[in-house]
Amino acid sequence: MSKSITSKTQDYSKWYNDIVVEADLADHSAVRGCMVIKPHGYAIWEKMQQALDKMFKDTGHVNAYFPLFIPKSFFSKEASHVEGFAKECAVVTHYRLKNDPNGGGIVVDETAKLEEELIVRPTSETIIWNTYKGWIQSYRDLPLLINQWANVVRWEMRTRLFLRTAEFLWQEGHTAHATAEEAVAETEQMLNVYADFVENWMAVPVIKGIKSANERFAGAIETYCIEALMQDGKALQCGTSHFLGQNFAKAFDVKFASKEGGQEFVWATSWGVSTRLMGALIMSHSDDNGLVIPPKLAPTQVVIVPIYKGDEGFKKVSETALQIVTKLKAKNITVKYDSRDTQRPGWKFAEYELKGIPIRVAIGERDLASGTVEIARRDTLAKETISINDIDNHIEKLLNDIQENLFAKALKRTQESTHNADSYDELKKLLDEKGGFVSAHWDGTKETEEKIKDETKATIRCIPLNNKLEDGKCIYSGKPSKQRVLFARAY
RNA sequence: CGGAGUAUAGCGUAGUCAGGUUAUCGCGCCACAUUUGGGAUGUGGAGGUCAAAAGUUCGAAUCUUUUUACUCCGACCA
Repeated sequence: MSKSITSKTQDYSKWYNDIVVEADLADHSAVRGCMVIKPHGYAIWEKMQQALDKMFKDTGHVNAYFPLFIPKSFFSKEASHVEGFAKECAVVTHYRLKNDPNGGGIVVDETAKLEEELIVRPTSETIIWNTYKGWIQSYRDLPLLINQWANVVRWEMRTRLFLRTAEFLWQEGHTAHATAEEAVAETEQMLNVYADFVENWMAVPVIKGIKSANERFAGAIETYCIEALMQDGKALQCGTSHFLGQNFAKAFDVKFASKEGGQEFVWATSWGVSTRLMGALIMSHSDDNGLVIPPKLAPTQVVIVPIYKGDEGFKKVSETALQIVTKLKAKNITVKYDSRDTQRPGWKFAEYELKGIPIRVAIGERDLASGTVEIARRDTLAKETISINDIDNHIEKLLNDIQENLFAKALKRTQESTHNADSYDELKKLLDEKGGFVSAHWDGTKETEEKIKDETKATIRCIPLNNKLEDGKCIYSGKPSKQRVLFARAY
């Protein structure tokens, strides 16, 4: 029985289990909530990685790798950080198994107990800052701009496929700076990198904002985030960038000699996105026919399906199809010619739609006679017949069109699902009837935020960065407020 | 951890209340034939410790008890 990601239009569990991931291991309690990412799903993740990695490097970052295990003592050095994560940590206590002396299977060897327990990283701030302490002595060592691609484990009470799995893949950037201004600039820069990626590669529009104190990362001074709206009207946090101040530097005693000769604590940031983005991709664009992948992230952008009768027909069609493959490859378009004779054309059409391949080309003997091919686009499911001569240019343009159309469609949906509320009743009514983002005045207190959350299940997603200031009254308490914030029910 | 539900072939299921031949049906899988422009059709075939254990009974998927797992809703979730 698979877990579901639901949308307005359908229950995605009907098909994503076949093509993207499965929760196979979920029937074993010890790996409950972990996902198996299948080749097609992983190929999409790899495309995301490549694009993000390039953006990180273009902004001066380098990759490194830190240990999976974190000694418990490291973990407890930053007070609010440990408080935030303590309840969801997997802990290694022993390092050996032995045969059960009472017969049967294998048991933990109690004599092999670790002196200090190891935490399976839920995030790597602590072990990284413990390492940075040895790497930073002078302002000449700064800034330190490092990213890590890794897996992390958070032992959530309740998991949800893609969105909150017990183990997930992500990248986490950890930077150290000489000044607060520089660290804040880095935090904002990386938020912009994320927004750029999610909007221009994933074709998912986002709202850039700042988290309320309540929703802030454990150990951060300020948490910046990007929030997107899914097809079912629920919000999804797609990425976060944290200004950590000097909290970790102080906890791990990371000081540097400044130009002026003094000893100062460094200023830090951390930022991350995860396989949750795959959930965002699915829930933003997919329809009842399956996945829809934006061309820039599609592992295969074009698939060619031959239609023929007999060996002779296959040879003739293949000859032309392979010419098209060559032309498209010359334009750096990824293309697959599916020449399998084990599946029928109709089966292939349905299969590639399920997988979200942006463009399908069908070519048969009928086309050979007329010098045409049939082209179908996944986003609109529209089909057209075009001349074979200009096919490479046509497809190149069509890929761009699809990318833009997906973003435009999602943007329109998000804008139409964003409303202002000027009273508490209006907020509740909008949440119940329309979902989406609701922009409303808030008095800035934790108490109000939590009461609204308890009563409506909606949280403050963010205080948008581009917010215009306006005087108003908090919809809950009636106290004065200077700006609206975004409320939504969220994943 | 609290509430509700579920467990039968790779997947989805009927049968359980009211015990009784060889456990139903669909998809998928295998073979052959005919097919191939939207998930083909026909014929034949393979695949099951009915979640586990104990009990009641001449006889248990079905009744009883215990256990386990999963799903949903809460709690939890920078």
